[in-house]
Amino acid sequence: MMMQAEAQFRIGEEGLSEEVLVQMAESFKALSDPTRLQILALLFTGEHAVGDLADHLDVSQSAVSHQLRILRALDIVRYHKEGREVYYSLADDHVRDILLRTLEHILDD
Amino acid sequence: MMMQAEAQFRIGEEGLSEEVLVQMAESFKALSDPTRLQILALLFTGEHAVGDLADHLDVSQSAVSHQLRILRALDIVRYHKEGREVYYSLADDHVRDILLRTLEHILDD
DNA sequence: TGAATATATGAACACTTATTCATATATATA
DNA sequence: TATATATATGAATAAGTGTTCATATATTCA
Repeated sequence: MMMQAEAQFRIGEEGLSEEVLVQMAESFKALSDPTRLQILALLFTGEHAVGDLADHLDVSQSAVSHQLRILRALDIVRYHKEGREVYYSLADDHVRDILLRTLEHILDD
Repeated sequence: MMMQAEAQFRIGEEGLSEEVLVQMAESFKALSDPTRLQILALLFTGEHAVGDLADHLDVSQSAVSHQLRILRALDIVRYHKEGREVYYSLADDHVRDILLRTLEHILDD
């Protein structure tokens, strides 16, 4: 059975619309930084507050917030507030799948 | 059954090693440009020579070669020469999967 | 061999990005 | 209310990126 996405990939002589390609590029760009990937690796095991993330990384809390903003904008992470803390988690299973496939791709040497 | 990659994602308190995260980031970076994605969308339907790719894109042949070099370096595309033409194609199914998952992610709005 | 064609490469440049620092906003607590 | 804590934001800056232009390399064919 052909998935919707696979069907879409074949639409049109030039392939996907410029708009969709730009959106895909933006999503991949959001995953293309080691700091953001480290954040996602931490979130892979469950939700974490911003400060907790910052404690596990080598960058400032400010940098973590900036990166979370990027991940948020692309629906890669969700968040909810509890008191003055903000807990982040992975947005959906697509994100999990994409991370795992890419890890497999890396490990296949 | 837990995949190897999934198991790997949980290894260690800090998650994945810095080296693996950097490699993943490089792979995603290779996918994070509209021109390169358009190349991959064309290759999704089968192999294409460099000039053929350039004819379908809005950038110079030089730019296409530069981008193919990046995709080659990360094992995202394969190639073989036939006479003076060089035919490129997608390297493996991980690449197909990653592209499709991301497209699904985009289309889920 | 010489000309034409296909692809690759290096330099230069405009544009983008990840970080820190300083500070703002929001919430809890004494 | 005043203070402390958690997070977010804007400005500045150093480093990285995608493109074109010019040119090199490789292959075919007259």
